[in-house]
Order: sequence, then structure tokens, then C-alpha cells
Amino acid sequence: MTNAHDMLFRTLADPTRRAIFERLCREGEQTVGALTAQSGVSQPAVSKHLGLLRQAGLVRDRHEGRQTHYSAQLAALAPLTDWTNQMNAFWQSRFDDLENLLKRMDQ
Amino acid sequence: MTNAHDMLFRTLADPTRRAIFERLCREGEQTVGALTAQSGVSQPAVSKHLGLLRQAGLVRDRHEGRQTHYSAQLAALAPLTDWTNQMNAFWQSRFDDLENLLKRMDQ
DNA sequence: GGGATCGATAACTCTTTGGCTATTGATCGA
DNA sequence: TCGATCAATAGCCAAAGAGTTATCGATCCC
Repeated sequence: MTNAHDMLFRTLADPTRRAIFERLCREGEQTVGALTAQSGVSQPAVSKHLGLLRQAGLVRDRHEGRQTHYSAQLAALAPLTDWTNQMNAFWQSRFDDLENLLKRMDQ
Repeated sequence: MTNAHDMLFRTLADPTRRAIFERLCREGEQTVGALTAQSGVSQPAVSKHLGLLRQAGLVRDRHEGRQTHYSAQLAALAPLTDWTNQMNAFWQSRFDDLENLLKRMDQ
């Protein structure tokens, strides 16, 4: 029962990794070195996080000489928005049912 | 640097736990027994998940005799929506900057 | 060509976490 | 009152995951 939301939620659950993604959203394309500089963890750790973010579709990489530039792929957040909307829809739907019930009781 | 989104993302990252929350959104208030029946894991596991969901503010509990009824607290999802909107805002803001730059270059 | 830099990978450690069984406390019903 | 049921807790175990250092391949520059 593991659906597509899984990787998305799990990937964003780690604070270090989410901070990297947030920074890419804020400041646009960044090299691994630049991201490492302010991440508080080692370069290999950052590379691993970027790998997971890429697997989740949240970032793209672009190679230029020996540097790798990463950028946020905002569209990948859509399933998250959809999921939230769906939860709200479920809630609303049950509320409507209750409303209908009350209306019928009113008659 | 651990902000409030942390617990929310982390809590929703586990598929079993998220399924429980989704069910509460879909079907409204449920007892622990009912939730356990279709969760695929043991009752103590479900109780633990419910404890974490409650800590994250995602569910409420209501005691009635020896049963405990849980219900979804949809408002707790707000920070998630906010976060997504903020990421989009960052993105949009950078896009606007680019647009301004291009406009200035055009002059 | 040879040293330096950049980023990915390998190999390892340690902590966290999700699961289990067993048990307890509380309430219900006969 | 006594057995049964409900949910929470305790205690344990195995797997996952985030971090580290060491290293490698590739590119750059002198």
C-alpha cells in the first residue's frame, strides 16, 4: 500500500534535506560546494541528500565541468498539494453528509 | 534549526501512520479497535502511531467507557499548506527578479 | 604531466524507529 | 464479583537512515 506520496513525505521529513531544498527554492541553482558550505554537514552527506531529493523528483542536476549545479523542481510538490486537498475534500464530504442528514431530520 | 514542520512531515512520512490519518479523514471518528482491524499491524503498533499523530496535533482522542475514539484534526495540516505556498512564493519571487532584470536589459 | 579541487561512492558507526509479544489498568457484562 | 474486552505501556529486536572518514574519477590550472 506504498503510494507515490511516500517518497515525497519521507524525503521532506529530514530537516537537513528539507533545508537544502528550501534553499534551492529561495536562491535558485546552487553547486554542491555552495550547499555544503552552509548545511552544517559534510560534503558526502550533502551529496547523499541531493541524491535522495533527485530520486523524489524534487531537484534536477546540471553538470558543468567538475561542478554539479542543482535546482529545485517545484512541480514535484504537486502530489503533496493534491494530498492535502484530498484530505480536506474527505472532511468536507463528511460534513456535507452530516448537513444532509440534519436537513432530512429537519423535515 | 528544527522548526514546526519537522514533526508534521516526519509524522506523515510513515505509510501505516498516514493511512490511519487518511482513514480518519475519510470516515471520521474511529475507535482504536476499528483502526487496528484494517491497519495490518498489531493494536499496540496502532496505539503508538495514534500517540505520535496526537503529538503532532493531527488527531484528537475522546474516551468513552473502555473505548478511545480518535478523530482527524484537519487544521493541523495548515503548516504544510503554508510551507508549500512559501516554496512557491520563493520560486515566484525569483522569477519576478529575472523578469525585472530582463526588463532593465530591454531598456 | 602533475598537483589541486569538485563531487560521488564505499564502508562503516550509531541512533532512530516501526514492529512484535507480554502485561497492566480500566471498564463492561453475566 | 469475576471473566472478558479495550487500549496503553513496557521491553525487546531488526531494519532503516543520517552521519562520518577515506577514496576515486574527473576536470581544471600551472
